[in-house]
Amino acid sequence: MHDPVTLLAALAEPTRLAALRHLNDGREHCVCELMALLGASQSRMSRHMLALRQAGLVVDRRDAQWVRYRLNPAMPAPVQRLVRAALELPPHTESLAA
Amino acid sequence: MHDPVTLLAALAEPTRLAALRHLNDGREHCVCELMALLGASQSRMSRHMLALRQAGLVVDRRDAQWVRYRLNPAMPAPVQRLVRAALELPPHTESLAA
DNA sequence: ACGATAAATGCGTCTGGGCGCATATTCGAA
DNA sequence: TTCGAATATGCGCCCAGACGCATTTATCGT
Repeated sequence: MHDPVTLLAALAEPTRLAALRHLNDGREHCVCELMALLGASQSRMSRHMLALRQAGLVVDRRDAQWVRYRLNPAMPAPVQRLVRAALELPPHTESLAA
Repeated sequence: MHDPVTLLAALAEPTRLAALRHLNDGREHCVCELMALLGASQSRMSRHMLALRQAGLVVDRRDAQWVRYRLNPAMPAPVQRLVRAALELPPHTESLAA
């Protein structure tokens, strides 16, 4: 399930994109931490992380009670470029639409 | 309305992404042409092009009965990079998900 | 003015995805 | 083995968005 549309859909959700921004620091983050940072409920955060994992954007690791997520270090180069481009978008690109 | 999520959502739709692939040849295309190429109904194609325009990804131009669409030549650099990255995604990135 | 072609749009329908709530599961510590 | 913390998941609700059909609008050729 890694066609371009699936990938883009995984990115096109505010909470998921925000989570990726945090994970982009290169470190691991547990669900509870992301939950707190983003003001999301537990089940909501858990499901969003599942979506990111299924899209191949993050990997997880059990560590005692916690599940640590980090960016998938093995993303294909084109996907890496997409993620980087998405994370580098300024919060508000000014209006250019006709 | 050009927050990152809006842009990504505009890209995360098969017909719209396919339309952008065609427009990526640098030329103009009317709705009727894209409709035929992509096997989409008229209203469907028209509405997808509206969505792309509202996202600032394309611009349109009246030319007699036709409306010619082309990639927005004035996209901010970060958006350009995103679009390029999206269009360069291979149709099937192989499975890396955990 | 009329008919044909291209495109946009009003409207109703339907489905996917996001949400909360409750419950199950997993694991450490006591 | 029992408790509590962290996470996952079953279930139902709701809504944004994608669709088709029909109609309207814009523009050309005759």
